[in-house]
Amino acid sequence: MTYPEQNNRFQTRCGDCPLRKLSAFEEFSPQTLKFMQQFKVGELKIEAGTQLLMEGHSSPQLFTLLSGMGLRYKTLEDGDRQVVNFIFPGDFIGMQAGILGEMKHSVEATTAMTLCVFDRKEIWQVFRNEPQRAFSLTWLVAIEEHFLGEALASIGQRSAIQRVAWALSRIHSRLTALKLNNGSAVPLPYRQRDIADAVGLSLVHTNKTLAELRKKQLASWVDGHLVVSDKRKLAKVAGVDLDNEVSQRPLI
Amino acid sequence: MTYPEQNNRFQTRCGDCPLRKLSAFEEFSPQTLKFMQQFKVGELKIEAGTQLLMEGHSSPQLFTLLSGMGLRYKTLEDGDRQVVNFIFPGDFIGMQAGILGEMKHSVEATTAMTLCVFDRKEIWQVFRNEPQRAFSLTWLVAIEEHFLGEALASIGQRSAIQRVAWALSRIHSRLTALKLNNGSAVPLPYRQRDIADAVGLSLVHTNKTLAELRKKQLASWVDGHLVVSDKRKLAKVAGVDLDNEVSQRPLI
DNA sequence: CGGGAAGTTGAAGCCAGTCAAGATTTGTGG
DNA sequence: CCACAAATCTTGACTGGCTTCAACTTCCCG
Repeated sequence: MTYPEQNNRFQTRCGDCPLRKLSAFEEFSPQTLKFMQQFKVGELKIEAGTQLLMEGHSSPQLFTLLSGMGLRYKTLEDGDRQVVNFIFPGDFIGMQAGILGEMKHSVEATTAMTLCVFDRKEIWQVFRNEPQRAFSLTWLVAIEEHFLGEALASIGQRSAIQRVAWALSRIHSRLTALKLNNGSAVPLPYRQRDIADAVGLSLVHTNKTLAELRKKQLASWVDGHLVVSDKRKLAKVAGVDLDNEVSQRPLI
Repeated sequence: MTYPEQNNRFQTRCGDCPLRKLSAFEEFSPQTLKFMQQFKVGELKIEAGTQLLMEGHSSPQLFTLLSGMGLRYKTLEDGDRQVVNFIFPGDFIGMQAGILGEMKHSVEATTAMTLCVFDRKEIWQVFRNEPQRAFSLTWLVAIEEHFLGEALASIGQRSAIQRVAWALSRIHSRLTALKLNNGSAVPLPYRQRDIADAVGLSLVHTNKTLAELRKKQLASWVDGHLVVSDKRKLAKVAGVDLDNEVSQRPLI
């Protein structure tokens, strides 16, 4: 697989990375910044709908999403799909390929994306020479594990309205932390099928559940925008503890 | 929390660890062995039913399970429980406390357990001085993330019989890899409620589903022993790919 | 031998799945 | 810029897999 758009290397210097300024991310030390700058091998732009990584395949490259949104998902034998997580700016993509040797899920761009590109082979050098960064990588995997555990609890134990509320609450929190919100509204470019495949409900029932959340004024997702006027009320239905959320994560 | 049984330190030297001999685990280099021996601070025996780690709490200690079986689970606000994974010999316990600062799930001993004890504060030294081991730690977190993704896909998309078949198939594989099997039978000291809480089904329906698996001669779990005479047949129902399983994992 | 925990079984009800059709939006080529 | 096609969203009706309730059995362990 080749990416023609990848030629213009070093478009953004890490020092100028707009994500760094967000309070959602930990600060970089000057050394870390320098290291990241040389760890970065290029930048990549892809269009909406593009498959970035594929389940079962390795990838010579790892990515950090600079802008755009996407999906991680697993495809089952019979064609069913489980959306494992949503991907937002600042997310590190491809760790499984970097650590385990192959991806255990696919990654698809829902909107157009700009990505920072790294060389997978350098992962080992990170562990050898940059223990701080290696720890951050592990931290990210651990947080993802935590998230999946929470997802499992939600899907496994809760009702339809609780599950959908959970997904919307989580999404709204993350996008707000990234300052992508406009007041209580955040852009949400996914389709209902994506949410349905994430929470393990049928498309039809997801639609009806979204309508119910709208009617109860808990969350309104219309025209690609999600509005949550009272996030505590939504969080309560969702079974989410807003006071126990991770406030800062490392940026790779 | 104090563990009276912990006094007799260094009961087992890592060099004599029976788990090391299993082909399910990667081999230790002599340096690694030496490092592990000094990383280990003691040994712990606990009885069945003991809670080892608690959700939301930190832990000054990390563990490797030497013998016995247990459960990782999350408790929801209303008392419902999601079993996140089963714990078998060789599993490393407490990583989340080590990396994230607190546990995101509880850990309970289903049978009596013997555990290897490590000092959580030393985790950072592992990253600094033993990049190889640090990589192994990350690998373990990544595998756990992979497992939870698969669990999510199973719970989210499959029917009752497929979910239970999935759980039993996974358990049977792991216990067989640990050579705990006696022919096609493995010990399985859990209660039906544990499996029910793991696959997101009611206790009653789990019971009926187990009966159906027995009747179809796919898996028979009676008297604390699980017998799977044709693991390929079970794996097919479960949607598990036996050819794509992880064959070796690092032992910490 | 008595009491509690775990397993088993049947019956009834409901939450969510499936089917189907129509409305709305998006995309595309003339 | 319009017309048609395809994708997405919406709604109603019906169905069924799983939950809940309840009673009984079996297995332990003191």
